[in-house]
This record gives sequence, C-alpha cells and structure tokens, in this order.
Amino acid sequence: MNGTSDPPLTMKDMAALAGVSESTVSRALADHPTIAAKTRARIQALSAEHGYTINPVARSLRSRQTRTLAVVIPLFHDKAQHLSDPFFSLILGHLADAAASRGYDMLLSKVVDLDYAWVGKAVETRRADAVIVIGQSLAHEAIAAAAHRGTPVVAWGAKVDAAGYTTVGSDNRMGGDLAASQLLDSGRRRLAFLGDRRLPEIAQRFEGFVEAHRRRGLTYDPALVVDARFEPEEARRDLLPLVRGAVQLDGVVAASDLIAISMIQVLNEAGRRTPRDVGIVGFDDTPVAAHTNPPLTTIRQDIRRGAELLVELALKLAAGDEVGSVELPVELIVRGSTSSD
Amino acid sequence: MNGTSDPPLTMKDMAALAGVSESTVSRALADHPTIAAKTRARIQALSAEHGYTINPVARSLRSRQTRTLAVVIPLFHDKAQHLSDPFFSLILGHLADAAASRGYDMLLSKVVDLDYAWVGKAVETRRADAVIVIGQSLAHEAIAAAAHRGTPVVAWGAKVDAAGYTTVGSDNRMGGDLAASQLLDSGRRRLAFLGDRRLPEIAQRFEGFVEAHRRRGLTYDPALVVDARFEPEEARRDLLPLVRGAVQLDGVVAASDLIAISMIQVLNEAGRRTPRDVGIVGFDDTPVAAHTNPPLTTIRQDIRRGAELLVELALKLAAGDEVGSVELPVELIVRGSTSSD
DNA sequence: TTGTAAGCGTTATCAT
DNA sequence: ATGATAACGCTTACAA
Repeated sequence: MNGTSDPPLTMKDMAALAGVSESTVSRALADHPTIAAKTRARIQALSAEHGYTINPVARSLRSRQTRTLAVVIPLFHDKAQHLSDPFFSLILGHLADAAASRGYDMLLSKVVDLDYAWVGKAVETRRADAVIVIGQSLAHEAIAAAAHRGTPVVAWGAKVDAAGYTTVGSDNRMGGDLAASQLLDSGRRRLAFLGDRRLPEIAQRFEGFVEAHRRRGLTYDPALVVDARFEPEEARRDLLPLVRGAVQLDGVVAASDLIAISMIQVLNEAGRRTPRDVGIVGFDDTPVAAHTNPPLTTIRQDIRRGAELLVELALKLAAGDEVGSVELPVELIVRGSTSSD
Repeated sequence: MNGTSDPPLTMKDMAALAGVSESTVSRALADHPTIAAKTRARIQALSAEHGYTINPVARSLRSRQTRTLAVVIPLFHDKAQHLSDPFFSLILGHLADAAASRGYDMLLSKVVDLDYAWVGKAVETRRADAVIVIGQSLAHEAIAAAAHRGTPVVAWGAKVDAAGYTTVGSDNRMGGDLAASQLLDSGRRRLAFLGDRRLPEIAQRFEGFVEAHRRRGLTYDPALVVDARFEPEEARRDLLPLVRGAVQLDGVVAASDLIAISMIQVLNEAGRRTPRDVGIVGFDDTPVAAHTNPPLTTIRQDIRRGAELLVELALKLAAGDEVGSVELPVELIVRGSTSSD
C-alpha cells in the first residue's frame, strides 16, 4: 500500500494525447465556440476518460478569478459561541448549496476579535472573488468601508438606508410586528422584548414590536425590554433579573429561537408555565423550534432564498454589475408556546 | 464613489521599493535565515506599511501547496438538514479556529448525494492540501478508498479497526455505557436506545448501551431499540410508534441531543413526563442541552480538542508523516432529565 | 548574504 | 478552426 500517487495530468499531457495544442484543449474545455463542436466533444470525452481536471490554481493565476466565495461570520469573543446558533448552520448549508450549484467553492472564515479589517481581506488578498458576511453585527462600518474600497461584499442583515453596501435580509419590522401582534391579539398586555438592540436586525424587530403596540393604542413597558445575548448561557444571565424581579409579564417576543428556549426554561424554574402564564414567540424557525416543550411559535425567515440571493448578488458585484438590497418576507408560525388553551 | 481600486502590489513592486531582488523579498517574508536579520526586518516592515500580501494563488502554483484544508460534510440518509444539528456548527467553528491558527484557509463542501467520489476530490483537483470529513456516515468505503489512493484524509467518527484511514472521535462505547449506567443505577430497567446504528459511531454507542446492561446481569428489550434519524421531523416520525405502542419504557439513551429533545416532546404529548416517568440522556452536550425543559443529561464530547486534532493530523498526513487514530474521552453531564426527584 | 533565471499550468493575444 | 508564445506572481536551484 504505497501512498504515493502519479503526478496529476496537465493540459500539456492532454494536448499530446489528443494530438492538438494546449490552446485547443483549453478552449475545448471552456466550451469556446470557435472550436469545432466535434473537436470539443472529443477532447471533453478524453479528459473525462483520463480523469483530467484543470488545475484551478494555475487557472486562477492566469484568469485572475478564484471561483471562490469567502463567507465571513463575525464572532466577537470566543466564549460567545455565536456560531452555535442553529441559524448559522442553516444558512451555511444553503450557502454551500448555492455556491456549489454555480461551480464556486466556499471559503469559511470565522472572525473572532474586534479587528474590523477582515471584511474584504479574503478578496484583497485574492483568495476569493467576493465576500458574504453573515450578520452585520457590530461591523457595520467595516462592511461599508470594504464596499467603498470596491470590494464586492454582500451582508445578511438589516437593510440600512445609506449603508453604502448591499444587504439581503428579512423584513425584520414585519417580524417583530407579527410576533407582538399575535400575543396582543390573544389579550396579553405585558409583553417583554428580548434581544440585543445594538444589532441592526434586532433594532428593527424591536421597532415592529413597538409599532404593534402603537397601532392598537397600547404602550409597552421599557422595564420589560432586555438586551439579551444570543449565547444560551449568557441569555440566561440576562433573563434571570427580569423573571425574578417584581415586574409582571404575560408575553415574550424573543429575537431568536434559542433565546426563547432559554426564557421558557428560566420561567419554568420560577414556576411560570408557558403558554398558560406567559406566551412566547421566537424568531428564525430553526429545526428545534417545532420540537421544544412546548413547541415554539416563531417567525420564519426564508433562509434558503436568502442564501441564494446572497450568492447571486455577490457574484454580480464581482462581475462589476450594480445590485440592490433585498428584504425578504417573513411568516408567523403558530405553535404551542402562544396557544391559549 | 468609484468602485475601482488600484492593482494590487506584486513582489516585483516590493523589490523595487526595497531596492533588492525579488528573491530577497520572497526569502525575507518567509523568514528565511540566510537573509540578514536587518534586511528581513526592513522588508517585512515595508510590506506591512504598504499593505503588501503575497499572492496566495501564485505561491500555490509554484510551491504546490494550497494552505487550504477541505472540510467535507456527508449528508446522505436524511436528505434533510443534517447540517442543522448543532454538533456540526460547533465542530465547524472549532475547525475554523484550528485551521486559522496555523495559517490555513478552510474550504467547505457539503455533500448531498450518494456520489462517493467526492472524498479527496478537493485534494486531487489541487484545491486543498488535505481533507477532513465530518462524520464517516455511510461513506466509510469512500474515505478508505481515498486514503489508499494517497489522499491525506482524516475523518471525525468511530475508530474502526482495519479501516485503512485515520479517525479522530469520541470513546463512543464509553459514552453509551455511561448513559445507560446513569439510568440503570437510578433503578430504571426498561431502557430505549434511539439512533441509527448503520453509522459506526452510533453502533459503538449502542455497544456501550448493551455492555452496561450485561455488566449488571440485565438485558435490554430489542423492541425498545429504534433507528431514529437525526433530523427532528424525521426523528419524530421514528419515535412516535415507540411511544404510542404498548411497550413500556422508563429510560432513554439518545444518540444526539436533538433526538433526545424530540423524544421529550413526543413523550409529553403522550402525557409522559420527563424525568418522572421516563429518564432521558442525550449525546453531544450542545449549547441547547442545558436550556431545554427539563435540562438534558448528556454525554459531552470534547469537540474543541477533536477539531484541533483533526487539523493537526490532516496537516501531518499532508506533510507525508505517519499518524495514528485518536479516541477522546467523554464525560457524563448530569442535569434534570434524569434526576429522580 | 544576495542575485539570476527557470518554471509551476493555465489563459489570452496574436498569427496563420 | 487551430497553433505559438507571452504573461500571471511567485519559489528555488544555482551562481556570484
């Protein structure tokens, strides 16, 4: 069992095999129309037969494109396993599909610290043709800066006017509104909002939450607004004071399913049952949502479509085209955590 | 706002700027000792100042290494979002860290169909120096074949004797044993095992489950063994017959936290409470586990260490070194889903 | 200690 | 419709 394999075939080898020049092989494999259809077919068959594949590195060096997309996930502080949120793996999976279907590879970078320079780094060091940032997070300016430098970058997140870069994201205001409305319409009046409003997406969900109250001539209690973090352990710490405190609450709009789940647990420990005492709405409709106890009413984001758009727009930008930001519709999924029976 | 940026600096530019030859720049940036320390420092400073970075594509073409690791996630059986399991995102995050700390990029491929050829494809098409496969899944033979072809490949999964390839994984037998023992020692006697035993890792967990019974002179009821799938929706379908059927059970060993959570829900709907009526142990200790209702007793895998080893061994293989497989210890984390009070 | 020059495997520009 | 030939930007013998 010798681990050494033969040196891989080169285009020169294929040219010799086919009895043509290298240029012809190159063109044939690129489906260049100036090559006779017959020659093209013959060379393609020959390549398949011999298992020849174009060396992507050489191709990149010459053609100046990498056929690779960089996907960047902001992740400040290691302890905060932001990436552990099922949302990230969901979108990652869909991105991988979308990239692969266009023949693109996907380079994954997890970004840990507050060094904002990383946005666009993959492109500027010619490792990728474009960058997709998942969650504008606190890096708003860094993304905008990269975009202004001419780096093709698309971010998943909130559509921010005059942001100076392209975004794909959900209609977060509508989401927050739908969530709060579902609770208000079942007669609940003391709603909490849980989520870190420094993030643009969350801020917009909160706006929807406020708007749902306003439209009904109601007001919310600021004491019930908590900047809960995404990581379950931290979310728990953020939520405890709210539940232990004296303020009443009978409904919860959470910025993610994970936060909603943490809240259910914290309430449970305090002897408050969901949905009897407190109705809860999550966000994302991650796979766990339907299988928690009780099942979670939540706002579904169209992540698959979002991922496709991210890839499509990123590649258009890389090709020098103009593109506009997109806001995708969301959907309320009603389950046990809000039902009144 | 003109999107066009200046053409990036090349090594030739830097050589001119520094008043030396290209080779000197190359060597200086590579910390080659034959270059005078002073020259080295000067050139490195100059590069930093001008924001010059070596073109990785050109470097790869010449040096014949990509400084990239391919990470492959098999996704057959359950065409559904296997990737949605929090376990994958956890290990992905840690792999990204481990790769980055060695200056390696991480290429992500999600593999969907039964085309086994993909293992090693990234290496054989010279896109990556080595492959890391997450979950040997049903691709056992494909991984072994790639390894025999001389492709540097390391898989996360069960250590299989004579597999012919390198694995890093948990001591799954110990995990299954610990889980079952925890339930048996609290007096439960009718334990179910939930997990697809076609997967080598799960099969080993089941062996541990059996061994825990055997050691105590007990036997398990084969009617309580269900090949539950990982995806929550499917897991649910797999579990329903068990709970609706006439067989009694008072304990559950699940092959993943997500399956455990699904089981709690299904039991709940049938009016059976956890842990009062049925004790449950999960596997993985994913971030949700501590925050479900009730919190999940589970087997913790050392995923961080695992990811580091995967990268380390993959790079050693790529360098032509011999390496051995590693089996990591697991730990029982006791929470509410098994407590008897 | 540094410089010269060849070559990695493609694609693109000319020719023919 | 196809072929020669020159880059692409770097690393590494070999020379000096």
